[in-house]
Amino acid sequence: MDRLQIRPKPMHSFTEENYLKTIYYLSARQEGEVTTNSLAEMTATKAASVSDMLRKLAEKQLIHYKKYQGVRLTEEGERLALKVIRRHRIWEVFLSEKLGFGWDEVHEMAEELEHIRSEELVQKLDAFLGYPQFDPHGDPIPSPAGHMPAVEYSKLSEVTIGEEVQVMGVLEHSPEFLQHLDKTGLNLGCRVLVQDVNVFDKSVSVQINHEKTLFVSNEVARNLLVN
Amino acid sequence: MDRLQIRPKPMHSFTEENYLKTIYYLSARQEGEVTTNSLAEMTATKAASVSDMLRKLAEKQLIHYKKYQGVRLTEEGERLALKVIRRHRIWEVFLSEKLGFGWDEVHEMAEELEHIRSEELVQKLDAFLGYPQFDPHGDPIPSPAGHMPAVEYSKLSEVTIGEEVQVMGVLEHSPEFLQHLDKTGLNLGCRVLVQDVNVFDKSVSVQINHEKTLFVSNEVARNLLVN
DNA sequence: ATAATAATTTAGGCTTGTCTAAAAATTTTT
DNA sequence: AAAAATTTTTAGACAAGCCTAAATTATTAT
Repeated sequence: MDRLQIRPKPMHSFTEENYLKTIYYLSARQEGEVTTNSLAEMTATKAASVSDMLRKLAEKQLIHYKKYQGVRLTEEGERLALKVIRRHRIWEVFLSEKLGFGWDEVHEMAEELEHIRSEELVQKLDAFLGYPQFDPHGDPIPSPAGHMPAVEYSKLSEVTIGEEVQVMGVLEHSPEFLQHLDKTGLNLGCRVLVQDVNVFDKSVSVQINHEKTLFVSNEVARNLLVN
Repeated sequence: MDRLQIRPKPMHSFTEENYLKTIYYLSARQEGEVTTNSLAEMTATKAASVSDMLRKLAEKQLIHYKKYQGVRLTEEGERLALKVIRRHRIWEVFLSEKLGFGWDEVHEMAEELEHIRSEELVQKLDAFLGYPQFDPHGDPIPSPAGHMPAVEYSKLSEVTIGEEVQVMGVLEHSPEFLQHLDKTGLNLGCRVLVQDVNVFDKSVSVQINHEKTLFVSNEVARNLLVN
C-alpha cells in the first residue's frame, strides 16, 4: 500500500513548540525572566507540569533555566519560537484574506495550523500571499531567518488631543474585543482624530475617518495601537 | 493574556482518525472484514497495538468488532472516516492548485492538515477551491454529508488495442510512481491510444496526446486508471 | 532577622498510544 | 481430525504530558 504513515519523528513536539512560543510572548511584554506560574496560567496547565517541561526544554538547550530562577529562551529556542509565530501569523493571513474569516476567528485555527511541519509549505504559502508583513491583527510576521521586525506604535490612550492617527494593531486579541471593534467600526487602518480626553475616566472622544464621532473607553484605547 | 490555549477536547484523537481512515481504505479494496495484521502493516505499528485500539474504537461504537474476527466500520465510523478523507483530499487540491506543489508531494502534508478540526475551515476552503470533485490524483472527494462518489474507471492494462482513453487517476500513490509518470508525460487528463499489447510481458505500446509513442510496462499500466 | 506567605519543584499517579513476550484462538497442513 | 503454523489477543512496560499532594526555596511582613 502506498499510504503508509511512516513519517520521521519530529525534532520538537507540538507541546514543546507551544511552550517556546508562550515563553517568547511573556518575555516580550516584561523585562527579565519568565516565571513558572505565568507559564502555567498562559498554557492553562499547573505549575508542576510546567516545571517538568522546563527541565526537558533546558536539557534540549532551548531555554536558560536555573531552578527557582525563572526562564529565558536560548538563541536556538528563540529561533524556534519565532518560526512557530511566523507560521501562525502567515496562516492567519491566509484564513483572513483568502478564506474570508474575520480577525476574531483566525487565531484558534492558526493555533493548530502553526504546527504543520513543512518548511516548504510555509514558504510557498508566504509567496502565495504576496509576502505579507503583518497578520490580520497588525502583528508583524517574523522573517524566514527568525527575526522579529521592530514596530513602534503608540496606544490610542496616549495620543494627544488634536492628533490624527491610524489604527495599526491591537494589544488584546480576544474575539470579544475584536468583535467590539468591528461593531464600532474601529478596523485596522482606519483614521482616528482625537477630539477630547475625559480627565475623569480617561475615555477618549474620537472622529473616525472624518465621519462619525465615537466615545472610546480607556480600557479600549489602551489596547489600540496607532501611529 | 488573550492567547490562552484552552480548546475543547476533541471527540476523536488524531490517532483514532488515522485508524478509521485506514480501515476505510482497506475495506474498499477487499471484500469482507479488515484484519488486525493488515492494519498493523498500514499504520506501521504492531498487531498488539492495533488490538488495543480496536477494542477502544469498538467501545466508541465506531467499528463492528468481534475478537479474532476482523473489523468493519459502523455507519458513524464510516461517516468519520469519510470526513477525514474529504479533508485530506481538499487540502491536496489546495496544495497542488494554489501553492503549486506536485502531485507527488501533496500527500504527506495533507496527512497532517487533514486533522485540523474546524468544519468551517474545510467548508470555506472547499468554496475557495471552487468545490473540486477530484484530488490531484484523480480520487473523488467525498461530499460534506459523508458520501463517497462512485467512479468506475478501467485499468490501462485492460484496455483493448485501438481504443483511445484518458488518464483519470492512479491506483498507486507513491511519490516514486508519480514522479515516473511525470517523467514519461503520463499526466492526469492526457489521452492515450493503445496501439499494441505485448503478449509476452503484457507491456503496452501507447500513443500519448496523438504525439509521441511510449512503452508502458504492465506494472505501470495496472496502476493507471482510465476511461 | 525571623516568621508567615507565596512560588516552585519533587514524588507519585494517570491516560494515551506504543512496545515485547507470552498465551489463546484460528487456520492450514498432513 | 490432530498437529503445525499463523494470527490475534492479553499481560506487563514505557514515554510524553498532565495531575494532586507534599516538600523545598524564595519573598514579604513583622
